[in-house]
Amino acid sequence: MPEGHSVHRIARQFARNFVGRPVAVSSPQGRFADGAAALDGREMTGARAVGKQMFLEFAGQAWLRVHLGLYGAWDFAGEILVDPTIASANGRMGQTNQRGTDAERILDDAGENSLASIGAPRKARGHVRMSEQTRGIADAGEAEWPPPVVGQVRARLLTDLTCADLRGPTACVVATPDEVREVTDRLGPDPLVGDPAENEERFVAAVRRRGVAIGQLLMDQAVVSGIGNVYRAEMLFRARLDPHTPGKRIPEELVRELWRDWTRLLAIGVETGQMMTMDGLSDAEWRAAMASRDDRHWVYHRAGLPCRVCGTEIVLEEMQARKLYWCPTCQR
DNA sequence: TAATTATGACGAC
DNA sequence: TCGTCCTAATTAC
Repeated sequence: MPEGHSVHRIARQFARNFVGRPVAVSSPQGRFADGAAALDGREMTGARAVGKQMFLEFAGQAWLRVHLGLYGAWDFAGEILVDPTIASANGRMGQTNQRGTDAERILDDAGENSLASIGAPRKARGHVRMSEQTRGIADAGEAEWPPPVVGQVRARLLTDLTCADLRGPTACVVATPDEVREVTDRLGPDPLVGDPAENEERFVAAVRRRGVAIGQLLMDQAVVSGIGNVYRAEMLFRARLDPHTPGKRIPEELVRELWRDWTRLLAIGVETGQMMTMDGLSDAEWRAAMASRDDRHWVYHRAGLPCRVCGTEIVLEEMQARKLYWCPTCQR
């Protein structure tokens, strides 16, 4: 499950590979048959993300709204032109990829939030072939086209060159412009959408108005868009903040710091495709963190293990029916 | 082979 | 606070 960074990456892949082209839309599984028929053959004219929601715009004032939920994912196949802003999946921020060809990298990445499969952790399906604009051809053989449907594919979007399969979404619906506005109006600020200063003020006001625990507020998509269970736990640790602290009791400057931290983490997530939340790592530590989910976080998924800072056992508790991990010594 | 798990959100009570 | 929905990988047996 994809938190906000994945959804932005997906939107950029659509912008790069689908926008400006007519798209064949189908629902191999059948559960999106009506919507697919309504969009089939239209040109895609825009692609954008707000928090965990993605909106694909089609000619004729029609939108496709997709929310991946807990285990949705997009699989891309065929030719994939890589958006340069999300291309450094194995490199440090701002650095270029050091090992292998781009094509190899894409295949190596398959199974994580790679360029070929974005969303829930799963192996990429189909054959991924990079375009000539990149350096390699991963699959020189004659892959079947369009790719065979495997599993439960709710929606398939197909251009002459690129295929995108959607499975397991919590929402996949055709929407009018008004309906798109209704959805976005209910969403809290996203650091990658709109005016930065205005966004920060909205977040600060929303948090400091409420007596609800900050651990709940960060997961509330009306307060801030795109944060999920992993980023929540990690951000609270990075701020050394007790998850139970009521929003209105947090000093304003600390709330602002939370917002700036989300801005920072989201940028890293969009660029690398991974929820890297640990700072100040050596090159060796960074490589280990990128390679293993277990080495990537301060507290998430570390119940019972010693805190990386103080050694106290990381606590696991349920908050709003979600698992919350935190260090009772560092976060107070 | 079955149970468990997951980065989410909604609606009923 | 619960139950519910969506799918597939991983883990347990």
